[in-house]
Amino acid sequence: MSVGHTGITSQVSPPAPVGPCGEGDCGIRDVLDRIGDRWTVLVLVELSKGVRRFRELQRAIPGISQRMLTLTTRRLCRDGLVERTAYPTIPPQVDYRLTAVGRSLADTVFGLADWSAAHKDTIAAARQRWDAEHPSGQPD
Amino acid sequence: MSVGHTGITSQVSPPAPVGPCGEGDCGIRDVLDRIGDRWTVLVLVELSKGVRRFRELQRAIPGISQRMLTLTTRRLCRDGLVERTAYPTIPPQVDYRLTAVGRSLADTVFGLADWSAAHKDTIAAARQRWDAEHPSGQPD
DNA sequence: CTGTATCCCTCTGGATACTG
DNA sequence: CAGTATCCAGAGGGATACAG
Repeated sequence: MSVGHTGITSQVSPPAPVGPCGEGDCGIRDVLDRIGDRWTVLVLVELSKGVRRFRELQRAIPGISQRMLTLTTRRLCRDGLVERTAYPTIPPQVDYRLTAVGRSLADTVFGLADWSAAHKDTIAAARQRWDAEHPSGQPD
Repeated sequence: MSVGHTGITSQVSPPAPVGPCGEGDCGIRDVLDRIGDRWTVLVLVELSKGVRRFRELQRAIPGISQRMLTLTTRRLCRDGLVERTAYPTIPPQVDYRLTAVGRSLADTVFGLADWSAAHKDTIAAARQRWDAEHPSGQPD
């Protein structure tokens, strides 16, 4: 074989000593499918402060619509992360509280919050630098 | 005041002893906006195993399209989580590797993976139970 | 108060084709 | 190989009205 390329392409991909989890995905996508949406973590965080009623949650989480709060709490209930208690009063009253599993998830999520707090400045700086060096428009 | 309700509604919302972070959101949404999409964590996980070329990443992450891999890696670069090295060879070669900050994020994300592994069965069970008790259709 | 039901719009991301 | 450009479908989620 003669020229045309540098030979670098003949390297395949040798090292690859796998990370903490054996292969590709681990179960990370599972968690993210559960908390990656716009509202779930906010509900989790609010409920980590104590029992909340429907309306209290809505007031505590500024932009959330009635519809999304209903959907979000229901999904959390379905997964056993939140417990719902309805009192047959008039007007009706419904309490939401974290289950043990839900609390453990909330704690894990706070790990992300810690990371965010620790690195948000660094990231903001990197982003500014990148944007300055790439005036060619939008990042997407 | 006479009847009409049970009096329960007069309770406002007394306790609320705030969680780990002072108020509402913390920076959790920041992180989730960064990793909550379909592909970012998968790229992070793959890169946590070592340096990877564009094509290697694509092969390692089954469903990802060329377009999404480009967008995902670029966003990671922009935030300083991934470093891109391009060699002006023919055909071109580009390496991606985690920065120190990127590695710390990957580590944090693995915390989610641990949680997922520890609770996936419990959650699957809760979900099955809920679906059995609510035959009325879809959860959304 | 606690939901449910509709409508509708945006944004993400997949498929495909093309360039250097 | 690495990346860009275009088109397009579907999910997520907001606004609103209605119900128990």
